[in-house]
Amino acid sequence: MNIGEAAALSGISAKAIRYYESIGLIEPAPRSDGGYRSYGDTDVAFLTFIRRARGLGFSVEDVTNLLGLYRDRNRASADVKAIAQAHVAGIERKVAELESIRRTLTHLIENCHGDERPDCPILDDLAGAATPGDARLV
Amino acid sequence: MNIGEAAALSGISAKAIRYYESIGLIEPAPRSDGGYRSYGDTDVAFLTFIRRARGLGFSVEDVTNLLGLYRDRNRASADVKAIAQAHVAGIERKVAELESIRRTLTHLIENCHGDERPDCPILDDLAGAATPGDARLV
DNA sequence: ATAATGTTTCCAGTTACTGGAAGGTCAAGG
DNA sequence: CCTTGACCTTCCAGTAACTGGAAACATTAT
Repeated sequence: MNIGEAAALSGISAKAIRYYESIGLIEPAPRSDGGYRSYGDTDVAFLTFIRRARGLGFSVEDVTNLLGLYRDRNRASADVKAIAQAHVAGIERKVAELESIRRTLTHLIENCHGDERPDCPILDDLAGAATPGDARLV
Repeated sequence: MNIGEAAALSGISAKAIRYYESIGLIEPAPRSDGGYRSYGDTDVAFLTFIRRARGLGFSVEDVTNLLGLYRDRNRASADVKAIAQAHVAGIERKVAELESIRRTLTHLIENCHGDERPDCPILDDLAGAATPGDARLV
């Protein structure tokens, strides 16, 4: 099948498939007489694997390693697990950071009139001024 | 003062200050005879505002708008609040997405032996196979 | 034959900067 | 006066992971 069909079946755009080939994430596809890339079911399976891994937020570098393990019949599941655990740790750091920001902003928003008047604790905080009667939020 | 001192006082790198000038986030600084950018306390205050806004995850585009409101004595606090609320909404979407991924991965990790054996529910899931005795996790 | 669709490669743009190169400026020391 | 070193200047590249678009070729349908 051509790249368009492989794209539709795998859920990865044709552009992205070419990109993955260009960076070496997938093998260069064999070409037809006219120069079109040609894919089989196995290729679609790999592409689907990639889509799902990317959908879980794994970096392309992680996916490279996961694909390597997927192909390796002698892999140790410990190696897969380690990649996933490191990824989860990164996600947890990110969530903690976002939650901290969310709490700060939510607090500032609650104290902002949100009307036509100009005074605003959000701007006060950004400007570095202490919100009156309130500990500095950072 | 020169850019280095403004950078140290504001907590923004000299590189970033030049970048902010290049994209129009801040006004071009006046130059000394030798061509050095020259900053005053007001400039440092603006830079500090930018650093704090960026630290709360506001995009540079948001910061442009926040700075505009900060400068505008006739602003409506409602406009500031709206920007902050939209940002919080985006953060909440992101957190929800990350939490969903975290739950999926944590579940898969718990069911992975993590030893020298090759079978691994994480790879099974990525490959699209149902984890034995377990509903498909996505 | 021609039109429509699919595919090819290549370049640019996205976000928000950072790193580095090549070269000018400035203050202090010899 | 000259040099050294710290600081500054501009400009180009690179980052992550693609997407959009242009120009041209291939294939299929009418």
